[in-house]
Amino acid sequence: MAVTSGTKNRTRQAILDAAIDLLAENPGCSLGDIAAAAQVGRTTLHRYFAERADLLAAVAIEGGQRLVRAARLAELDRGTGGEALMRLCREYFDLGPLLSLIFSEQGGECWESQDERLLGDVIERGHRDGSIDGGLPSEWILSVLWSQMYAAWSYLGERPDSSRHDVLDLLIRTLSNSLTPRQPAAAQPVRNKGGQSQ
Amino acid sequence: MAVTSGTKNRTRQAILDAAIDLLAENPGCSLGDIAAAAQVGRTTLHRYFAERADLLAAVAIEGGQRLVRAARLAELDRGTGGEALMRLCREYFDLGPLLSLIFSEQGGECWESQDERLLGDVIERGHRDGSIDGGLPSEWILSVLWSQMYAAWSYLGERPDSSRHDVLDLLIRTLSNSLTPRQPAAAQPVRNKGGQSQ
DNA sequence: CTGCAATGGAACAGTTGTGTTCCACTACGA
DNA sequence: TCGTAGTGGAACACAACTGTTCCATTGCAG
Repeated sequence: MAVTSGTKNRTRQAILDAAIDLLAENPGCSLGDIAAAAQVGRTTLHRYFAERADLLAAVAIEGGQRLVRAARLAELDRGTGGEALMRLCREYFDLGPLLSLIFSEQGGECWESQDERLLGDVIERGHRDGSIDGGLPSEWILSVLWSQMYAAWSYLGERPDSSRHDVLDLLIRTLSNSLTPRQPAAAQPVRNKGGQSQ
Repeated sequence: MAVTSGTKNRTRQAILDAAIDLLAENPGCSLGDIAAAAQVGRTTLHRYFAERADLLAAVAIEGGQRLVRAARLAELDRGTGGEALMRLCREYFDLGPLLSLIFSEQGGECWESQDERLLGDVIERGHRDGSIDGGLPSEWILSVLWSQMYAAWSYLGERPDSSRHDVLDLLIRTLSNSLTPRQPAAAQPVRNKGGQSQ
């Protein structure tokens, strides 16, 4: 099944992309706006997603898939927990407007289910290997992570002159500062790979 | 002027409070909802604020005043820039739902005008006295600040069992970690008052 | 060319929020 | 007791969005 024509797939994807873009900056935007942004008639949109709720559900699924893909790219198994988390941030940051969407409906349980557990494991690993401050509970770290990524994304959006790369650097720098234990206490066998690039 | 009866003032304030609460969790909520939350008839609400825009404007002004009050309580002149910033965070955190409101409309220029400049000065002071990482531009720090405070507030809201005090501690800890320069590099004539409290 | 898949537009009814008007009710001071 | 300030409720017209139906169109495959 699901062997719809190439045209249909393209139209569906265009609608989803537009929906993510518009819903990100205004969760209450009208279906007419989304259809227009997708360069598609409102009728066509309704043909693919009968009700608004159907579109939202599809967006949630699409978003979830992108999250999973990003997590895979981040190779969370490699290195310390802290390093893995920073790699994940880089990947997540590329999700762009989806960040706003996820962040604004953070209580929406849609995304969390799978990724929340995955991230929890990474953070716990970081706690054990000393790359993440043990005094910060994992849930709190998740909050910080998402809010910072959202902040970085909107920071970038408000400053067309600043480069994606520079903002990403600021994000990573600030985040790793937040999460790395302050004083090199006693426990870690702190090794070669320092936190900051360049 | 402005010597309206005590009743009127109380009603007006109840509406504003309810508006801040509801708009914080849903910027698109209806006037009927706000009126109900304020335990006031919709007619009465319209009597105080003819149009929705009028209510929003009043909320913005009220919010601005609370921000200014909080900034005054923080005694921004005292101590290093970093210390002053952390004190301000404590005060801002008490603003509660207003945080969500400000954060969600961050591009809304209403609040920024005065406070943005004030905070900019404090951060610059922190840059000079070495209590704030000079590699982080002031605008970026503002983004981080607001997003973290918002995250902390919603973190608290989602966990009725966690105490306001504990969350505030997490916030301060994470934030000061973010902003304090990492290695005592070489440049600063690092003075007596070290960055980390406790 | 014919036929079908995909689309866009127009029109419609239904819902929800808005802003307004009008009237009735309550409390309180003169 | 009366008058007034403050209020609440009902009703209305209006606007926007939604979901649906119907029909005309484009474009491509056979």
